[in-house]
Amino acid sequence: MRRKNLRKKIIDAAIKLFAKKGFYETTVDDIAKAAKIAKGTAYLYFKDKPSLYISVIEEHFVTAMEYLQKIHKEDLTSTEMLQRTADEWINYMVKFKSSFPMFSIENINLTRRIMKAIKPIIFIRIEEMITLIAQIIEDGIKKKEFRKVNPRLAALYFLNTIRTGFFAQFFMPGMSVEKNATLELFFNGLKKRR
Amino acid sequence: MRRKNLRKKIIDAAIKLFAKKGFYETTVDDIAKAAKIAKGTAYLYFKDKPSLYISVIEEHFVTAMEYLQKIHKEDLTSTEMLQRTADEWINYMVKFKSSFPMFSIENINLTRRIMKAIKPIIFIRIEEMITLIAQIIEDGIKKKEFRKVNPRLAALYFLNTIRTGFFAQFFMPGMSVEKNATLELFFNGLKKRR
Amino acid sequence: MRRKNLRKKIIDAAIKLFAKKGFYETTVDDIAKAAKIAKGTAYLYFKDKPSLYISVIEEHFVTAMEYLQKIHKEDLTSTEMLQRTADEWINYMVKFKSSFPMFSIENINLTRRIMKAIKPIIFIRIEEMITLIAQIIEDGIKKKEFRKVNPRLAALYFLNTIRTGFFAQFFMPGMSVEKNATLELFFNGLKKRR
Amino acid sequence: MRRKNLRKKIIDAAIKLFAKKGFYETTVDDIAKAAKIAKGTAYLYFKDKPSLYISVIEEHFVTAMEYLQKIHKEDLTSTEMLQRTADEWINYMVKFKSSFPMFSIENINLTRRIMKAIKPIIFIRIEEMITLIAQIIEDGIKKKEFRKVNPRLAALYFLNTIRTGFFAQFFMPGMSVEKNATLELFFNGLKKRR
DNA sequence: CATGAATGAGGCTTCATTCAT
DNA sequence: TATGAATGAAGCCTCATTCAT
Repeated sequence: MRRKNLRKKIIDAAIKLFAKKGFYETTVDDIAKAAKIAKGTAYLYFKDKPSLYISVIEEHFVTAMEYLQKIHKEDLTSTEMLQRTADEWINYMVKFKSSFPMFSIENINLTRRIMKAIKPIIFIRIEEMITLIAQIIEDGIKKKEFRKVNPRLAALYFLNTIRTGFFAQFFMPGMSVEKNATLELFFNGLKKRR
Repeated sequence: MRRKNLRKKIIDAAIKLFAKKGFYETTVDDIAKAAKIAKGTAYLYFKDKPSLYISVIEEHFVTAMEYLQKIHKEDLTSTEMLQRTADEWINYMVKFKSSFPMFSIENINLTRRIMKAIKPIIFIRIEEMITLIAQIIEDGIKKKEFRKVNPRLAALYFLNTIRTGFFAQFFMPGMSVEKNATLELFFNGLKKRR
Repeated sequence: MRRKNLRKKIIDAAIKLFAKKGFYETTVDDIAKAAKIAKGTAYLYFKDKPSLYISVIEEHFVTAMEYLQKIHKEDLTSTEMLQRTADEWINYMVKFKSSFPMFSIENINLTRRIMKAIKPIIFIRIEEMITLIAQIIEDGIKKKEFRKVNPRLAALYFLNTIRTGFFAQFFMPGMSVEKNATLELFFNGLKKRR
Repeated sequence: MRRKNLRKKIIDAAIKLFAKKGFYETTVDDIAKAAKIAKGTAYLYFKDKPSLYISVIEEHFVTAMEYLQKIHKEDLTSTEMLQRTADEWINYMVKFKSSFPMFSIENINLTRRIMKAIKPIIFIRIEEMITLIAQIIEDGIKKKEFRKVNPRLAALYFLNTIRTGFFAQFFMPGMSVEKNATLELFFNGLKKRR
């Protein structure tokens, strides 16, 4: 091994590019250049371009899950947990200028050989995330913090809430929106009570 | 009028393919075959592939806006209006097995020559939709149906709620989720009151 | 169809190159240049490089079989028929500076995806040729021109004899060998009679 | 001596692979793996892949020539000598499932950098073999065992006879052909005497 | 207007060869 | 010596776009 952690270097370069330009607009050459390796080197670490893409996504999810699990262990109310999760996550996405891992959901109805390999992996990962968040919500219901709702549906909804928070940057001129306005909607709903 | 017909035929064929396979996996050849025209003909009606894609999205948005405006004119409470909108929309997306127009938002941070052309157009259209929905929400606030929130943010949030409803199909085993469970969350929030 | 018989033009260019340099050393680009077409054009007529190669071989065999069948119909003794066949064939090979179709036999124990497609086709063709020649030999046996031998084996042997005649050019300095010396050996054997 | 060992190990691995898959389908990596050495090591013993290939062929020829010379020294009639030679050789080829050294002749009209290096070496070796066999034949002629024929041509023809024997395996269904049927044809020819 | 054959730039991948350890 | 990670040239193939008919 002449250079070390080349795998990581490649993934790091690839994350940025895939996040910025997507699968098709990112060439293996781009990645190689960004990672300062020769094109062929990428193929020592990854079977092909889709495999590299999958690895990148996996990396993203692993990082995300670590966040979640860490928060999960802290001594917080369920509300605070979701709050913290959303905060960290949005920061992360803003840092990468990409809601990359969320995006992956969209690939759901892409077809053909390439995406077929990617789909099952993403599914599993999103399932994991949903399950973890659903647990937080279930706890919240037990503790009477939350209403009685379908926890898995609420979890999925939560993920989309985060996404909305991210997109708000683009569509709310001036970004005057207080960071937690979206989450406030998530917690309290649109309707006036009573 | 011959002209109009062919243009429509191409767009109709393209909508299905783009919705199913996305921009990159759909070839101009595919579209031409599906529309039963010669490949070259597509270039008589659209400058290039991105232009065709944009036109397809435009078509989608126009259709969507027509829905919205029709609903807007009906004599309904604001809540009912949003309800109706969500219903119709989800039906539409399920029919196409694609949340295509929503998806386009994700392209936000795709770059390079191709997407650069698409971005501003989508922005404008999404702006239009947000504005229209924000109006409904603003009315609702005035009528004390809704709490005092940022109407534009709530509108963006509403769009994402619809999206969640669509994705719930994939992640809620058995699809036992009542159709409006997501919307219920949107209206009433997660938290227990008082 | 802007240009006509492009398929033939490609095959003609490919025959020369494959015959001269073999499958691997001949690039699709070489062929395209020789045929004065764009690289991509070759793929309009042939699925991939192996397919093109197969077509080239087929072409060769078809030509060869036509020779054989024409001769077969003439009013000649069996000996004359074989003589004529050998003559024409060697001329043909010399013209192409290649014993290409014969060569193909050697591919018999090449493996891997590419050659696996080629093998069965060559087998069938060689079988056809052997069958036709075996018939001539069988007739010759009936007419007491030839000894009682296994006709199919003799046919295969005949093919190899032609090959020898061709190679003699390279190994017999001065090419002083009378053209039919090899065939004479084939007919009369090495051994002194009685 | 370590040196000698490794060199031999590489050649032994390479013979099998080249014989089975040919020059292009065999990668240096394949060979290294089969020889249980590092890829780079191969380059300590052989300048490049063609050089290795040449060495492999040389090895083949040397082995073959040793056979021949041993037989040549035995006290046999010329007919028996050729018989023995053919027997041993076909066994050898069957063992390797390849008429590898013979095949090399075909490369005659392969060109380009790689084959240009191989050609002259094969030529010389085949020349040697032809010369040795031609001598046997010349002796046979002197001893009135054989007819008066061009000994070198007969020798080349003999090599091809062996080849035919090898190919008979593939084209003679059931392989019922007695092993020496081909040789019988070589000795006695196709034609009926008188 | 409509066609579809032809083009060729550009992407992915392989693999012989090098070279720091 | 021996290693095997790294290199990058070169090949195959796809597909958006053009243009003669």
